[in-house]
Amino acid sequence: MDANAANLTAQGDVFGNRWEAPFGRASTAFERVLRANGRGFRAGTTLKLEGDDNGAVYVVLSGWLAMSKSLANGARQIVDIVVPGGIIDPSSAQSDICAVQIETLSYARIAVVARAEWMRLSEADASVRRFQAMTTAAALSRMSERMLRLGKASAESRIAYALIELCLRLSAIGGGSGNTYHLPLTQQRLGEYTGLSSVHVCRTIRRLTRGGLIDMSDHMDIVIHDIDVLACIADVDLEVLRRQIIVESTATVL
Amino acid sequence: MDANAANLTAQGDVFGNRWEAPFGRASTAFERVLRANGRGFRAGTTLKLEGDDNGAVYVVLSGWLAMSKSLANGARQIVDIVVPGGIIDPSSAQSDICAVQIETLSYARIAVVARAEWMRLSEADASVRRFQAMTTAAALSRMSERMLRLGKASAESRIAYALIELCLRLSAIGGGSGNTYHLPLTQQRLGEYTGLSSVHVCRTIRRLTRGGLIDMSDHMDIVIHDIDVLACIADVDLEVLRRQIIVESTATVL
DNA sequence: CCCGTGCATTTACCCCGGTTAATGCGGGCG
DNA sequence: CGCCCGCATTAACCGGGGTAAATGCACGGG
Repeated sequence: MDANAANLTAQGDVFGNRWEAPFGRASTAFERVLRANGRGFRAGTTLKLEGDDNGAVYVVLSGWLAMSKSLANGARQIVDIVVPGGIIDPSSAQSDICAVQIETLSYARIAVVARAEWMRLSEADASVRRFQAMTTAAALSRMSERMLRLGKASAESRIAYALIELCLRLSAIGGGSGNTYHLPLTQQRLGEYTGLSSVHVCRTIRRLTRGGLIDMSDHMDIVIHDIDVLACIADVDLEVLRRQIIVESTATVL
Repeated sequence: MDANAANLTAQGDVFGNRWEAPFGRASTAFERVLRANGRGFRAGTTLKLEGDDNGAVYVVLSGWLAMSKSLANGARQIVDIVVPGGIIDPSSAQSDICAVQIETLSYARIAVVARAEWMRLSEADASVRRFQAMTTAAALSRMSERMLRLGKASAESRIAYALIELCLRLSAIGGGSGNTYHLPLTQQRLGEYTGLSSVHVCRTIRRLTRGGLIDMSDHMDIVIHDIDVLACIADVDLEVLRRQIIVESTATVL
């Protein structure tokens, strides 16, 4: 299966607006299923409501998704952001109910795989199971990391962490270039991701840009100038973080 | 395997200080492994440090564990609390590194299963995989739910949610009785769970007790008097929450 | 060209919850 | 018995970040 490595397509323009998912070209049953079930969704589409019945697993082929939850007063928290190569299994303990709302942050191509078919695939192929296990572990690490910030870190640290996390994840799949990338998020949504109000996101980003740490132009085209200082503010070790949240070499796993 | 249902032992005294894990009596390979690897740990033992190498999977047979992360300044966030019947897989994306610190909150019996052996078990037995999948899904739901509170809810709501979550989880495994149970947590730790300072945990609990919603005596013996109002403050629907975070009938899955 | 709309930005105001520190209180132990 | 230690409780203070609202700015459509 490693033969697929040569087929990897993980391309992005300068600001990384387009990516191909890090999957091979339909040479395995898994890849054939992805290809057969791929569908396009425009930005802002809601795929699944909280509490919705839950019959499918989603594999992101391109584009960005957000998984979020809301309180009765309408306040929203983005629980995780998923980029190409990610798997979303919306099932909760009793899998007939969905714990999160899922929506596209950009145009996205997604393989919508019926649960039964997903089970068949995963029962039949240990490497699919391994891939799913690694993806899940990465998601758990990300969420733990972000819970720590939500509970204990300052606004500056939360924003710095979010910028770094997304930068690492994007460059792992070939999005953006170096420390330059585009986020398909408004400040409002970045606030929902970091547990801040949009106003305070703005204040904080302003402080970071004035300090020369980052640049932000044209609705979230990000340039990180000094990633070491940013990592220090975010309170992360870049290499350790990468090992915890990045699934290396999707192709060699599958 | 359903024959094990009769063997279920999920017992607790009035305040639920002791529980047996909801596993059967060593009649399957899985149960034999649990039994063979069971070890006791006293309260406050650290099983695994953040960044530690990560060679085992833990299955909680009795007692409570906390998974936590810390910032450089020492601030700590408890990312999840695990009760009997729970599985802890400390692996992150690259499984040689551990993303969280794991420690016992009470005396605990834990099956420490080497990763290789765990893989063998799970490869060999689809019902083990199913059990692990459900446990993971439940953990993700819990974490999502708590992230929402960390990001967007008031102190009162966070405490109310924590009390309800733990009440539901405990009664599912037969801990406590009705809405009465014991938490092996200090207010400090409850603060680390909810993202609050211990002082504010105290203030908030005081307000809830003075309002007659709950009672708390003798270091965290909890009685919930009006769970409906509490659920309203926590902004949850009890039945929906239970379906999302509780793995029903461990025995019938295995 | 002129609006309308959606988003970013900034200011003014204020409150929730963190911090610090003093006090109480029970339990274990010399 | 008296001491210490860990924890809960309470009060005083204050600052980070929420809220509301005004302004700017880019874009698209009539």
